[in-house]
Amino acid sequence: MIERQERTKKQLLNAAIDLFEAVGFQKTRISDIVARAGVAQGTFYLYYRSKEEIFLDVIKEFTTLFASFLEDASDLFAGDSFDEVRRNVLDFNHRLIELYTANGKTARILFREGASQGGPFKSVFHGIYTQFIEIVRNRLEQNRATGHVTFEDAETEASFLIGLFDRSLFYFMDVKKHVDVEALSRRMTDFIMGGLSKHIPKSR
Amino acid sequence: MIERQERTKKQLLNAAIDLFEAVGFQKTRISDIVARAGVAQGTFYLYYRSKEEIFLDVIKEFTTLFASFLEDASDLFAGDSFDEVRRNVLDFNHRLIELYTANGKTARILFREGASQGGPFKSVFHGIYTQFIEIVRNRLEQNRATGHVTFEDAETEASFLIGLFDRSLFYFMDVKKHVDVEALSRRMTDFIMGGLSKHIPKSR
DNA sequence: ATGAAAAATGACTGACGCGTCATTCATATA
DNA sequence: TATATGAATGACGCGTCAGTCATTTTTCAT
Repeated sequence: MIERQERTKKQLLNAAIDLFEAVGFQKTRISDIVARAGVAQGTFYLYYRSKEEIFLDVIKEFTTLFASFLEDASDLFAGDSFDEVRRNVLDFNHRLIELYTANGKTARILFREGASQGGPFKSVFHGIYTQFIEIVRNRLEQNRATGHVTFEDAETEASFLIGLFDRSLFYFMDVKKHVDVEALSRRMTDFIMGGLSKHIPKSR
Repeated sequence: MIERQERTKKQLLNAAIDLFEAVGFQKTRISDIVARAGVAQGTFYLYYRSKEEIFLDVIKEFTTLFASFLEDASDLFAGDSFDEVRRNVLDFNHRLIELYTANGKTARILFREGASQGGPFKSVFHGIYTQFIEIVRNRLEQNRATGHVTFEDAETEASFLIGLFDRSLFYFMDVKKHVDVEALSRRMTDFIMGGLSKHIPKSR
């Protein structure tokens, strides 16, 4: 019965997601996963060889989506006018926030565990992190000539941006328990385009 | 001999700092700490009751310094002119970066472990994190009337700022292995005051 | 020099959690 | 109803590591 296998595997995966998110990778025991999935200890090993392996399965979907999101970001900072540049930044922010919120648990698992030192996912996290920096840096440099954005060294500004995205999203998801996608993407855009200055026109 | 005790305790503490920073709290075993400190297993328990206890000792100095730094930040965003506001922001950034770099290892330990889910320090981290947000939010609101900074809701902008500080500092400390305090504080200030816009005058 | 107090030692213990495997159970097919 | 298949079970073995404690070493006052 192939459907039974699929059901069991999904139960294990969902249990792992819940537990990794709630108590973290390190503290989650295989015995916790199987207990929550409602299967026996041995059953786990019919589907995964280790905790590391189920972790990689947990984050696989999100990392794939994230990678293709980055590949889609060719318009970031592009535009013939300040307004067009801003619209593209807004669009980027909006899609990024939607991606995060639509995958809240796995996004949190990946970024939380990736930042810390213990896990087996250090390299996975590092990979997508540097990919992000690289894309932002690249888009900044590509569009420097338009004169609508200015910066000294794109890598530094890219690190500012990723920090801004990352921490503020988790602040709203973790502390506020709710993200208003429209409002947050608009205000991120305003901040990126003009900082705290009142001299730059705001969106809308 | 009181000095011998002090020396032993310092050896344990330094070993713990090195190991927490290099491999993380979870992966560090007490046996590793005592091996690196050059003392026996039992000696550890003469000074600390658990790994949690030595961790709290490791981060104590930095958290104390951080708390008093925040209490000193009364000038943040204050000023009668755009330039004065900017100078105060620059000063804040400069001091913050110096604090981080002067306490590189413990700062990294605290922020890395604090963000992840496993540790016993979740509450310590959460405490200083919310304190930071609160100070920035408060300073923004206090100085809204000057008209030199503008924002919708100070808490959101505060979360942008802490993200910007946090991730970019660790990017330079971890990836670049070096932080140019002058340059980074100046560019952070530029970004905070004017984003990527070319319309806002830059520092210096 | 001496011995009592303090400090350090490291072998030992027990708990815990991963992964295995001999066995049971459910379902499909004859 | 009987048989075959393979999914699921859960007790157990084994390694790891935190924490203990009887013993040894060091310190220092007399």
